[in-house]
Amino acid sequence: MAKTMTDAAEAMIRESGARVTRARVEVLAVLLKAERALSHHDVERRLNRSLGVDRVTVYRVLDWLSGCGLAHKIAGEDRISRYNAAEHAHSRAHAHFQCGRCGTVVCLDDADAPTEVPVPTGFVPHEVVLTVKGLCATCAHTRTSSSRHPPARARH
Amino acid sequence: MAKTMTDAAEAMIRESGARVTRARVEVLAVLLKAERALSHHDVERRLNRSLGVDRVTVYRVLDWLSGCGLAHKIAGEDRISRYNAAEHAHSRAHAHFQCGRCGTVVCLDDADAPTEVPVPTGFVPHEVVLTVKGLCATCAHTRTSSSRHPPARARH
DNA sequence: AAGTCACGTGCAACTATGTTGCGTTAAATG
DNA sequence: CATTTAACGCAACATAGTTGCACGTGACTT
Ligand SMILES: [Mn+2]
Ligand SMILES: [Mn+2]
Ligand SMILES: [Zn+2]
Ligand SMILES: [Zn+2]
Repeated sequence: MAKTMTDAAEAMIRESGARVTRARVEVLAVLLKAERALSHHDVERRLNRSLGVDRVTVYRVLDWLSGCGLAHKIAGEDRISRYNAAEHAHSRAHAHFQCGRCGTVVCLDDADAPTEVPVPTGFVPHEVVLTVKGLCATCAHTRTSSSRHPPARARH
Repeated sequence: MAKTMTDAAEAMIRESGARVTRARVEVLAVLLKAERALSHHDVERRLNRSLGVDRVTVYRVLDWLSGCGLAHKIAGEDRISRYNAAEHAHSRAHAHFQCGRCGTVVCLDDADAPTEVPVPTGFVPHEVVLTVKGLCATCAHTRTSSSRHPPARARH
């Protein structure tokens, strides 16, 4: 499975026409393996540390991936950007769930945002995103079971 | 007008039952006068400098205002939080426009987001926000008139 | 009006995410 | 293999927001 994702990543990057580097391949592979949007920090932790990829490089790769459409950048409530691999080419109007406690972001592939929304005169709309805020399964569960815990930021 | 907004702010805060302080009144008055969502920086610039309100206090007041529902916090693409006074009690499902160039955020009071969106099992939705990304009137205009300008971050 | 006290404030130091400049490395091409 | 140039590593920086603590003040009691 790991090998497959790495191969898939390499193919996608090669397809894009740009240089195929280890950092790009590995970061994209990490995103492809993930089941939710990953922050820079998440990516660093999941990267094979033996590769020794610099944190700035990870930032630049994530930026490049979202710039060329291979990934999808989502600005979180918590001032952290998270990235999804854009396997299923995201429609111009799709939906995300954001957990207000731990920051977890997942794509809601089922739901779709309205494509046409009235904007003030002169404004030029480009993309519509539907954001559902609430608690992820983990946070909702720990909230209800362990009665009263401080609202500290979770780390799962 | 300025006096009226200050009075309105004071009344709203008094209504909330919490302490009525100069910082809270002035910050809320600034938000009430604004026609768009304001960042911490925006608020500081618009505060009468003779009041000498500390920047940390402004952060805390903005946090308190959004916490008690007198204002509405919006996380921007640019990692900056912006705040709207919640005059017209925001519905649980409303829409915002965010300019991808200068970061300007305005409430789209006309549009409404779908109230019911399917989420994964265990997830608990709380609020739905429809975000339209694009260019505000100013940015769209300067982009089309002065043909090719660098994509630097605007400051209006 | 004076006294009390918890809540709000000012200040300084700090954290965290992300960015920039620059010299070096290594993909691509032939 | 040699050349070219985009990508990388490193260090320093930028900026939004947070925290700890001493002090001041709004609201409430007397
Ligand atoms: Mn998405
Ligand atoms: Mn709003
Ligand atoms: Zn969560
Ligand atoms: Zn703009």
